Amino acid sequence: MIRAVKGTRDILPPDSHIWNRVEAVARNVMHSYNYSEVRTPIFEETALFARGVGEETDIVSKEMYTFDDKDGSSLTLRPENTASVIRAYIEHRLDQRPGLQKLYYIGPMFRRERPQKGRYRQFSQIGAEVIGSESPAVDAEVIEMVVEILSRCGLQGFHLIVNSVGCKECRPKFIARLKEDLTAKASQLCGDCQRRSTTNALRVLDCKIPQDQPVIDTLPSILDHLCETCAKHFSAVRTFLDDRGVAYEVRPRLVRGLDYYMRTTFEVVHGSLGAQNSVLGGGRYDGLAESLGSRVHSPGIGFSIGEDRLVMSVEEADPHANKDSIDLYIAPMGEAALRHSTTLARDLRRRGARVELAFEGKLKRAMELANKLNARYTLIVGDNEIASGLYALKNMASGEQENVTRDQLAERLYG
RNA sequence: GUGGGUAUAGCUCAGUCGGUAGAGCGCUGGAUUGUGGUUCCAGAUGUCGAGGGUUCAAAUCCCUCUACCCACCCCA
Repeated sequence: MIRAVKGTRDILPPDSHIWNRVEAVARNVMHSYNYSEVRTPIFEETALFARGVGEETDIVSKEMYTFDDKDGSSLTLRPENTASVIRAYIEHRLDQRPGLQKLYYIGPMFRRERPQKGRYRQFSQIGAEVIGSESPAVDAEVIEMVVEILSRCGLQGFHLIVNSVGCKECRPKFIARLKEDLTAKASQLCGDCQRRSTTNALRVLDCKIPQDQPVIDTLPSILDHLCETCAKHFSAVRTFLDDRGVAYEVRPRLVRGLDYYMRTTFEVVHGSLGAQNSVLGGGRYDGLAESLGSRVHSPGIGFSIGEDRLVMSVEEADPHANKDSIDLYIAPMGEAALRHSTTLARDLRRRGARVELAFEGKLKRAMELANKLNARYTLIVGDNEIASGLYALKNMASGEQENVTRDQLAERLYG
């Protein structure tokens, strides 16, 4: 048997309905904030991600699906979409268009990791980018919007965390300072942290081992080491979030893994997700466009929601969210009735009803199926009905049946 | 890449001391030739993950492999 490859999966009905609903909510909310959809290719030149995401990140150094094209060029299945969106922004000179560029995307990303709960090799992200402003007011609006998407999906009990990771000026100074501290204290930390002390000092701050916390608490906080510009920016972001009534926690230890993040970073966690408890992550990336070759300064901020994880959480919040139903099940009795019913079904469908037509089988069988398909009504069409013009319409919930004309039928369905 | 767990019907799982395969749900048919849900009756579906070994006999014991799940790392 050929199976879906490791880390990929089929989204079947009725689960696919939740996916559709989540996507519809996201599109609606983003539309109301005046975002427009951008669709970039699933694969790009490998160099785009190497330069955009960062050579030293785990994503680039060990998780990319990279292959050689027949002409020898190196291509990569996108592991994330911000670099692609910025590439498109530069390539098509979107900086020349009026106003901010507010773009969103929904689609699959690819990372070759060991799969586990909430982590797949092909996974879907719902993301958005605002390019063309450094204003902290933009940061606040982006964060407000993403929280709105989660709320409108019916998600409850999620937790927003924000931080500032500084800029090219203040972050390296902070990391140097942190490493200094760590060389003295590393021996008191867990094995992982001792290793991180040299390879990825910031991650030590994010360690979850309880025994390490007392030591970690003594380490310096990046928020105390921001340069003046970054500190002012972060303070303004917080003020704007407060104005908007968005609840958040400032967590100086929040570390994001992608190289391009600077200043504002944020994350939303949810308890239902297992070890991968992050349902979305985002942040500001003011230097990214230039590092990808833009001749104009194009600061930006964006986020991406892990759609698989969001769906998982939404399902948990409302296990019946994926229940499907149809408006009308038509059960024709015999050949003439079937022919009569096909045009009837077509007319009802044209007016928007969700209609299923039984092509064969006995009436009893049709009634059973109507019930299993969760039909609101079943319509029985036989010789009597065709002759009289009165159809037998059964309300499946109440069990009541009445004889109706075509117009009355439409009234029941649409009224 | 490293650990741990699991693998028996479409799904969720039981299967004792090694004795040749079970339940619930679902599916199909019937009780009811034009009426679903509840009920009753009947039925179908298994490479017991794969391969090898021990044995008169293996779902069960041993070895190897594979797949999936969870976790580490890291991230959405």
